[in-house]
Amino acid sequence: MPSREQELRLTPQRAAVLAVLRAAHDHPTAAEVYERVRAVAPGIGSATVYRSLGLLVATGHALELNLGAGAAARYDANTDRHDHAVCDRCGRAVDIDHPIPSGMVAEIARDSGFSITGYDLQFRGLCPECAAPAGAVTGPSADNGA
Amino acid sequence: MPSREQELRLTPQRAAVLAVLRAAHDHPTAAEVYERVRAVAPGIGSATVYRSLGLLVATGHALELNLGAGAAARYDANTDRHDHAVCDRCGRAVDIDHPIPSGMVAEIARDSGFSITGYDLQFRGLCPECAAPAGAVTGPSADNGA
DNA sequence: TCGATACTGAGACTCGTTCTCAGAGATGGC
DNA sequence: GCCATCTCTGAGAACGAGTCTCAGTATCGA
Repeated sequence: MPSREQELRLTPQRAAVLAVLRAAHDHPTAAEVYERVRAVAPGIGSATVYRSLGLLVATGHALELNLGAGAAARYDANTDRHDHAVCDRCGRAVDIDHPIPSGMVAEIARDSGFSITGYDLQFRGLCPECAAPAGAVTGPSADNGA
Repeated sequence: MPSREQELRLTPQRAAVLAVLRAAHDHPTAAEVYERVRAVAPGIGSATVYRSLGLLVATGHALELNLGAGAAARYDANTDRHDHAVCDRCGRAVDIDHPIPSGMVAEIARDSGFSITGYDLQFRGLCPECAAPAGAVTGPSADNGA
């Protein structure tokens, strides 16, 4: 990522935020990133963490996810194009690597008139751990996700 | 929707909220719904509007959309399964009626182990009005929407 | 070295939303 | 019809997430 790095000065604080993000595989919220960064750099302020996260997202070093209305934004250092499945019960989010067919995107762009530059796709349901005791139905109904 | 209506008492305030939502085709935020409802029922409080919106969503009379992290929740009286395309510039959201193939959902459920009950799909880009002057590229790259 | 610029932490602030509480109105049993 | 109970309401306080402001500090380039 050297071509993108020139856009921001890599201060110790920003490096710490990026390191925390890269070490995390659980899509932490900004508050969680703040907590973890404080363990490494105790003097850091929340504004700095928010600013750094914003910068990392803007420069393509991280992705910002919003998993559900009202929920805090979550961050992901995996910047490759991917989607997420979010557990309705425990809130856990896992990565999904199943891009939707580009032909479908083109069709939607044509029908809506939008110049589509990307999309956010989130599957909702129960993770294997939460589904197991209740014996939830596995059949995908894909109903009413809009 | 009589089968669902029995779950909530249809007070004048709730009826006003539902009427505003049904009359709107622009996916208003809670604050916008509040403003419009006040034009009809001036004495109504914001807590009542938020409560009513929550109830309407819970009973399936409305859908809650979160179009982008940090943005206020938006509401939609069209409860049929559909997705949205959101303009990055003006924030306008339009309905998209292009469900993703159920085979793909089944495949993702199998691969991830999740019991998938639904999904949220949002396309991002520029609406025809915003794209026109700038002459934006129409080719869908579908990059990095996660 | 020095001035300009970028960055920092602290904390006040905004915004969207939820919670609390007392009062009002609806409901149901008698 | 009366009354106890329940549900709903409006007002406003409180909350969490995120942003803004500001003065101090670090870094960069000349």
